[in-house]
Amino acid sequence: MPKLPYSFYQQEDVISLAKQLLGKKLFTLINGELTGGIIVETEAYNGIIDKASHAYNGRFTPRTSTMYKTGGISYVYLCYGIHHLFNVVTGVEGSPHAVLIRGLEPTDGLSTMFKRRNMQSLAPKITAGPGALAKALGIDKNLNAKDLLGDEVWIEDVKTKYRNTQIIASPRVGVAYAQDNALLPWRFYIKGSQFVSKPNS
DNA sequence: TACGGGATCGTCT
DNA sequence: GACGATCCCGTAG
Repeated sequence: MPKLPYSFYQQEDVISLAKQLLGKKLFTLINGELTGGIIVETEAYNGIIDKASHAYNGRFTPRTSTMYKTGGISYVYLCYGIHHLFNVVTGVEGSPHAVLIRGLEPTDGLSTMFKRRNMQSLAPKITAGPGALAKALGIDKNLNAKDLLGDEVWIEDVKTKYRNTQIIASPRVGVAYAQDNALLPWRFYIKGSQFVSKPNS
């Protein structure tokens, strides 16, 4: 399948884009090991007006500078000192929009994922949750600010789209501190998928 | 099954 | 010097 083009990532509406990413396939190729799967859960972070975003109110630091670049690159950062979280930078240069990938249905490189996750057999927890899927795909800070049309990390288009009725919109996870923005329904996931990070219905 | 807390460190104040 | 866009394991019921 072809990689998603820059024109996809440079769409203005990050909310719509987060929904469109459901059903696409995310891959990494690290040290010759290919791993990947179908995206089943995302969250949109909507630029400088979004209190849950690292770039809220135009905050620009060495870490967040990646978010301000042109859509079509990765944004990886460390959370709670332990977990790497993988985001897609979207929009035009100067607009710090991003989509957090939170859930993945593994399809490629299962044995490599087992090894990285220290697991023996397939269980949802292997890639359910942003920290878990990053570890399964071998994602760490070295994959920050990578071109998503390169050969280390990329997203492929997929013909079979989910129907709208299979997509649930809900509040984002872990952003209670964002006050009046905390309840915005900017988390999207596939209804009933086992690889979504929280109970779904 | 459900809940609670510890792990662990880069980033910004 | 405090705190997370989290995960995992222990304990209890």
